Amino acid sequence: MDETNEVLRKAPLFEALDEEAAAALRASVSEVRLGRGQTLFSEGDEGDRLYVVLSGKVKLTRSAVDGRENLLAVLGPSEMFGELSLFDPRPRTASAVAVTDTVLAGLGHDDLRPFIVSQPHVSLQLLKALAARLRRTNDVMSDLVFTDVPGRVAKQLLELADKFGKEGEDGLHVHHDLTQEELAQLVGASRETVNKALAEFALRGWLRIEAKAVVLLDVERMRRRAR
Amino acid sequence: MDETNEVLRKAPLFEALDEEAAAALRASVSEVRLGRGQTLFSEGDEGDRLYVVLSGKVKLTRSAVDGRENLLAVLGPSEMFGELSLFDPRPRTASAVAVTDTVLAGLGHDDLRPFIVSQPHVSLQLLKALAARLRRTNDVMSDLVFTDVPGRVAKQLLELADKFGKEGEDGLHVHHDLTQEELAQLVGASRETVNKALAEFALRGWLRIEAKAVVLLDVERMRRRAR
DNA sequence: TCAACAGTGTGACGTATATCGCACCCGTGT
DNA sequence: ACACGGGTGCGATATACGTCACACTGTTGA
Repeated sequence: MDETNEVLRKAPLFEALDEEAAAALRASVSEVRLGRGQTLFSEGDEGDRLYVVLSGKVKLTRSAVDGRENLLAVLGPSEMFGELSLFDPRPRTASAVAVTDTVLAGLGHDDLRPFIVSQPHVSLQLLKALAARLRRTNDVMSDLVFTDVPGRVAKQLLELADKFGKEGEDGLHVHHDLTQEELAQLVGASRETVNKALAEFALRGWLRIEAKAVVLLDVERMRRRAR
Repeated sequence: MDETNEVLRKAPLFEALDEEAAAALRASVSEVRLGRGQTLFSEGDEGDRLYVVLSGKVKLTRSAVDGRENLLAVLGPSEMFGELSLFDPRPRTASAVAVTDTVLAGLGHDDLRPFIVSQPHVSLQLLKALAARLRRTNDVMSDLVFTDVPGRVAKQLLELADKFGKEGEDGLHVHHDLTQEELAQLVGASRETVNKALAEFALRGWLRIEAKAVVLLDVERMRRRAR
């Protein structure tokens, strides 16, 4: 379907391919549908596929021995995940779970490898994508050390706004589809503390809280609070 | 010099090259010497070179607005750094400072690019290296969220032991060359808390503290404390 | 229509860790 | 030989945040 192609085209992997190669690769794509809460793969699984989100949202999580969890990322349309095991073949180090009903494009590593070897652009594009992600995770690490919980919440909301935000009459609507529990796991804090931070922001008129969403009313002040 | 070649050969970048290509690349290497505390480059600099440590140790640091610092890594012989700007050309996001007197091999990006494009092995090797590092930083992030300071110290000492440890009569000598302040920045904690954690470990007979080094006496217990 | 339950809001309390303060130690240079 | 500065050891205090407890809300489904 056209919609699918449109979304795929924007994925970093496909951007680097010429039209012919992209068509060839699309032929080996298999579609996966997940309902909210369904898990695609789990930590420790063997993995030989990577995925591109076509619609919906997926969270990548790691869990500690005692069951506590930690979100590495929430991924939306055109974003790619599960590719680490392609370059460095080891069991998955995170689980992938659908946050909303989701459609994914799955690609076997064996289908992909020829394109990587034959088209130098592709490797360069992938290297660039990984380098950017490495920078990003380093940022997150610094934040965990230097920034307090309200600051991390503010920063995270601004990032979610970049990804999922829609400008509306009354502010910037960020329909992140996350429970406060999940948001807390994403910033590395407890559900309660995150709730209090949100309440504080709302009290100051910087945002409005909605079900699995927030409406940012004063982005500038949120930015200042985040650093 | 032979010594230099020996160390370079082990670097992930050179491992993937055949003998001829490696020799060609070595020709464009420039050597850099740094004294303890000297900085090679700083956050925000434009960077178009990557480096391989030939001897000594280098720390990669990021600093917050208020001057507090955060160590991303301590790198020893054969380790590579500064390559992110090669794939994703942006200003440096960390500073590089010599922890001891250090000799580096510097390589201009322009010298490197042809090898990457022409030899598919090289890109794959680099992708693998980046993927591994991404996994590692994800681990560190989880630790920051789930593990207390003593646990992070234990884990970090074990990692330093893997890199720099030498088995001796009386235990595993880890000459890390870091002040406790730097060790603290590496695990994301204050100097004092790290000091107390070390003192506690020493009291229990798990390790002995020496100047810019520790001697691990009970690796097994340290491991258990780390998780 | 009412249970049942997942998600949210908020206070009371405990604790790990940062911060502050100061004493000590040891190598370096004058 | 001495002072000096960087590094270390360690107690006292402050605080951000986790944990616990419970009440409230809205949605689902029998």
